[in-house]
Amino acid sequence: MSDRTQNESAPEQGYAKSRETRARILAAALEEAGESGLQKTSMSRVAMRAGVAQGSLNYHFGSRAELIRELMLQLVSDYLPHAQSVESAQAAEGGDFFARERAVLLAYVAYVRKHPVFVRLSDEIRMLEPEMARERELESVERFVTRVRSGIDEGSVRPMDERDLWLKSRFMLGVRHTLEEIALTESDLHDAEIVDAYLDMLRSGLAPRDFHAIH
Amino acid sequence: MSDRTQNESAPEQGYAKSRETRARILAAALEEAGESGLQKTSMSRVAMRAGVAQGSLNYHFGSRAELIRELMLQLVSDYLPHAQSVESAQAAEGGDFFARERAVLLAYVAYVRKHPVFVRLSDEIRMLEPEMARERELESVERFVTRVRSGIDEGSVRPMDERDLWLKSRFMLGVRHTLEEIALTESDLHDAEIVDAYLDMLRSGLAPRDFHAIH
Amino acid sequence: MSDRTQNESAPEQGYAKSRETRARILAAALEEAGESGLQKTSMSRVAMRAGVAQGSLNYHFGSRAELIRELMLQLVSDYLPHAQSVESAQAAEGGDFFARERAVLLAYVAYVRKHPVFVRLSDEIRMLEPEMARERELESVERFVTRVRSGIDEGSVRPMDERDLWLKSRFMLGVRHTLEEIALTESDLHDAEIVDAYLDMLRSGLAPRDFHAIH
Amino acid sequence: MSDRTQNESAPEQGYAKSRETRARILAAALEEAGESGLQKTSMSRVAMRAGVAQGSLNYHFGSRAELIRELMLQLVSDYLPHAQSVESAQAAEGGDFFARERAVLLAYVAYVRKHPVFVRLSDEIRMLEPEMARERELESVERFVTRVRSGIDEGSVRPMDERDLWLKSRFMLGVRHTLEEIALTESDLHDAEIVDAYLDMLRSGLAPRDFHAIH
DNA sequence: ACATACGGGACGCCCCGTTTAT
DNA sequence: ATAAACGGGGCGTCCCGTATGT
Repeated sequence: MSDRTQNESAPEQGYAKSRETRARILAAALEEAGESGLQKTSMSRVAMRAGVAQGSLNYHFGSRAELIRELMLQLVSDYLPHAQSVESAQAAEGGDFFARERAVLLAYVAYVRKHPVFVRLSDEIRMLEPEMARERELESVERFVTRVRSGIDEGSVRPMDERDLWLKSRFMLGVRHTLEEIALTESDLHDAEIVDAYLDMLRSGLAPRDFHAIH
Repeated sequence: MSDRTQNESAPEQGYAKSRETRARILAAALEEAGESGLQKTSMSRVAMRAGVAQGSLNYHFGSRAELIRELMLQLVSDYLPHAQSVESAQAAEGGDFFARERAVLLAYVAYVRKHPVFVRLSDEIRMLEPEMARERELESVERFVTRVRSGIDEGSVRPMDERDLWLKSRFMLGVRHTLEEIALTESDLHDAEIVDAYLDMLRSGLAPRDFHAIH
Repeated sequence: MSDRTQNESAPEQGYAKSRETRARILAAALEEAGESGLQKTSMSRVAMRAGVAQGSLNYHFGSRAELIRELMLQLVSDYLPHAQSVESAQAAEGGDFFARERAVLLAYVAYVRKHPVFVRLSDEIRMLEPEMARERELESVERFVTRVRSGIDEGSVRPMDERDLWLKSRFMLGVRHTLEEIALTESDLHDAEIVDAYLDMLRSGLAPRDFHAIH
Repeated sequence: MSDRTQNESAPEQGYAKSRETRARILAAALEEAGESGLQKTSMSRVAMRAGVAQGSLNYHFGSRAELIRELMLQLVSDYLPHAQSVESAQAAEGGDFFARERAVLLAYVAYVRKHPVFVRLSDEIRMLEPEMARERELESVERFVTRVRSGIDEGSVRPMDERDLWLKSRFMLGVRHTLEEIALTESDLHDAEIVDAYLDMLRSGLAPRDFHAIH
């Protein structure tokens, strides 16, 4: 019943109509979730919005849980490629670690402000499917680690041991969440303002210059 | 019916039995919410757990929405005094800004690890009642601003303009959320380890020492 | 518990406050019933409107059924004296049977148009308490019989046997209901117009004049 | 979902099973309403009596209000064809206006005595859906007008102006209600007795014969 | 294969009328 | 006379099988 979900190894086969219906349902589910949240997304409303019969949802996805899960997967995979492409693209360009990070964050903030729904649903996924979120999170931390390590190698970031590297990367990932909130609640602040305040703190910390000499 | 909330310094007012029942209901609701989340907390299960009739919930709170709201209010006001007392207590002690901050954060991490439910429900509140969460958030930022300003005054924090001060405080508040996540997911890391990694970054940033000389 | 209802043999005794509260409740119930109908009149809304506690209703009336019953009794006894006084007053005046009836009906229509709630609740009582309604109905028919008989005696009404007398009186009573409906739905017709159309029919029937000659 | 009502002349359209279930539900609702009245008809009892799940009622009718409405529509359209057929059938036969009217009323009284539930629910409809009842009422008055006009044309009814015609027809319709009540409460009277008492009054009025000569 | 119509239960919340204790 | 608590019932919604086309 549940393994009726399309096998991705044969994407060209099958009935075109079926794939289209599936897509229509997912699209409707996304809209519904954007308005009412994932938890309150109801099968009947999705069916109505998609213009199909209720049963079709179960036919295609087996159960509500599966549909929601599918929707979440689509959400993260819609976002991830975008994020990664930005990261790698900007990472390739010149500048030191902080300059590259700046580019990434500016792109991120712009994306968030353009797609606020993503943030909302992202938060919900973190609550509903912690393991799934955790998995993505670890991947993200790894990418941070890689980038910081590049910074260390080229001399724009201070060396540190592995555990410190991981933890600091973890914190840097966490800042993204804060960035989302600031971007969405403080509409009167410019993207660059926000990002630069963070980057300044990230680069030099809060202590006075001479502090380091003393220590 | 709504302002039945009783100040515990005036125990003689109102009917004692009522206050007790009310409290029992809220306690039961808290347990339920801790297990299933606020959204899935159902009136009937709360009533059963509290050992009262369904109608009593409506008698005391009028509707589910009111009950949940009351529960959330209690949640934030249960936590806040705790947090504030820690902050002020530690702030009174010696050391520079970062030492004081360290004490606060260690207490915070300890609290979080002891009451993981709080984190979970806190997250849910942020989704269900963004305005309420936002309000508390702004208060918290203000407390950060105050503390950072003290640091500046005493010379342990670099001077900065007002906007920068606010934004950096906002980021520092955001780190709390990250701290929660790390504390709850990375059970093999010690509190001090986590806090110190963050504080090191907060104090000196990631750039090499000589970076500042150059700049 | 239910025999707390005031004993009508001692109307002067008792606590003034109690009687006043009782009256306030009944008044509130009347308003509620006028808006939502007797069936949908709820104890809590009546209590709110009366400004007393829910329990007071049961304290005073024993049960909802009793309260409603009391309300209905008040309704009919509020109306009846009015109606009877009109009837007897007009009956005393001059004119033939039809002239007297005209006066009664005009007063009736005026009353109905002034107190539409009475009609509404009257109808409901007929459904809820058929026996009670039936009782009043029989009394009314008897009054009609008496009046028609007067008409016969004075020569303004054709003689008829007893059964016919009763039946025709019964029909004349029924017309009252129709009068109510016409008065309330046809707001563009004048009272006299309506009443006279009926009286003409009542006096002379629909058949042509010469019809009687032939028969 | 709403226009699922099927014309029985096209039995092949739609799902046969659905129509049957729908009918079963309506039948059960009718029985329930006959016993407890429309207002007190509860979805769960109807479901039980119909032998279907509660949810099915909502599936077929959307809400209780819709179900009740549908039931009322069925009630009036169950009765109307019957009444009209009688009217037209009798109208075709010989006799003057009063003879024809007599046939109609006798049929009506017989129907009422056979289906007392109809009267009860009819009354309730008048209270619950006054506009709907009013609509039917106006139609009925028009049919009366037509019949009286025929009587005038053929000379068995006295001529009258339009307004008078309408008002008297309205009163004649109202008498039906009185007929219902008499038929149902006075079980010891024969149909013909009741109808003839009314018809005598309708034909010749109550005034003495010579009254007309004088006027 | 795909899609729908239909039906089944299970809760969910709210409200109601009542009773007990104060 | 009230506040407090009770328990039941009302309706609506939801998610899901199964039967029924097409």
